[in-house]
Amino acid sequence: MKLSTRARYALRMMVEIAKKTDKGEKVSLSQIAKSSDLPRRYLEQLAIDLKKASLITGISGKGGGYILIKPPKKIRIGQIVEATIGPVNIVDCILVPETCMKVDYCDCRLIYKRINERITEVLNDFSLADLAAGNVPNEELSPVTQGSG
Amino acid sequence: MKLSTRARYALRMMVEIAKKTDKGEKVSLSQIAKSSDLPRRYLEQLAIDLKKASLITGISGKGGGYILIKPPKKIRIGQIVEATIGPVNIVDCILVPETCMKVDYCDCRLIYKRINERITEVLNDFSLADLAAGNVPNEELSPVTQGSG
DNA sequence: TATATTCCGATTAGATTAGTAGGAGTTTAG
DNA sequence: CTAAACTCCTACTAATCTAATCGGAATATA
Repeated sequence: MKLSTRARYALRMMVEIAKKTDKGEKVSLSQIAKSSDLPRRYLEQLAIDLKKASLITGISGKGGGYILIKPPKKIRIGQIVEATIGPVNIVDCILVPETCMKVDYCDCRLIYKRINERITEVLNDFSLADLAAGNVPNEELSPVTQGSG
Repeated sequence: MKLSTRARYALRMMVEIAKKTDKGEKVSLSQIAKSSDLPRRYLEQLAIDLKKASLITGISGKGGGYILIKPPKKIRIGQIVEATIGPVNIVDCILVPETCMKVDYCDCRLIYKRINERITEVLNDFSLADLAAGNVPNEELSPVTQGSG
């Protein structure tokens, strides 16, 4: 039940790109790797996935780097996560019911489904803008769908 | 972001034990292994953990098996999960903030925390009785804390 | 033309999870 | 009183998945 480094590094990276893009600048992976102390070659893989998901665009060549492809308000946290580690499914029987036959087509499935929905909710409720601006409330101060804008 | 087989098998197992206990019977791991098509030797490990967590008790010897140690209404799904895979923490920086220093003491942390809370909520909102009786509502029909009784 | 970058696939290393194995101790049934 | 069917416990192995590295082509700049 761990969120992989892929997803975490990607979020972190996206926050940095968002902040730079906001200032009209681009940012290279070397810079991100340095400032966040993460392996650059690993970030490269993630950047490619984020690019494929049309969240960022890369500018090659010396002085190049990445910028956001659309405003951070339009990017859900969930899109970043999905781009790097695929859709949220804590057990296979949620997306692929056939895998249930053996052990999970059972009373338990609804619990799994519910957990999956709750995770997805959080991921959809916040945007990259919220994240970069620290707009994620700490506790239960919001009922549901605190959202971004 | 997968729920391990340990947790899933344990839940399944507990449902079976709950149903038997309800009828005043006990159930052996061989029986569960057969009916659920799961490896018996693996279930043994889980049974020991569930025992340590004071959820079940084992009766040794021929004709032995397991029974619940307390009524299923008093057993939260979360207790079963925690007994087998430990406390819910999708990233280490939630339970051990020191691990944040490198990459996660950041805006992202609150998202992780929130997800963690949502998962924990679901796990605490339902009891083994709910699970065994199929009392877990399928959709958003309940606001929050639908609970058990 | 040297340099800093994105871009892509392949490979390796490490960690975690899943499952097996051996065997001691316990209780029951024949 | 012995064989069988259990629980109980530790250790080990196998398989899978995650994290990270590597080589190198293509691209753009200074």
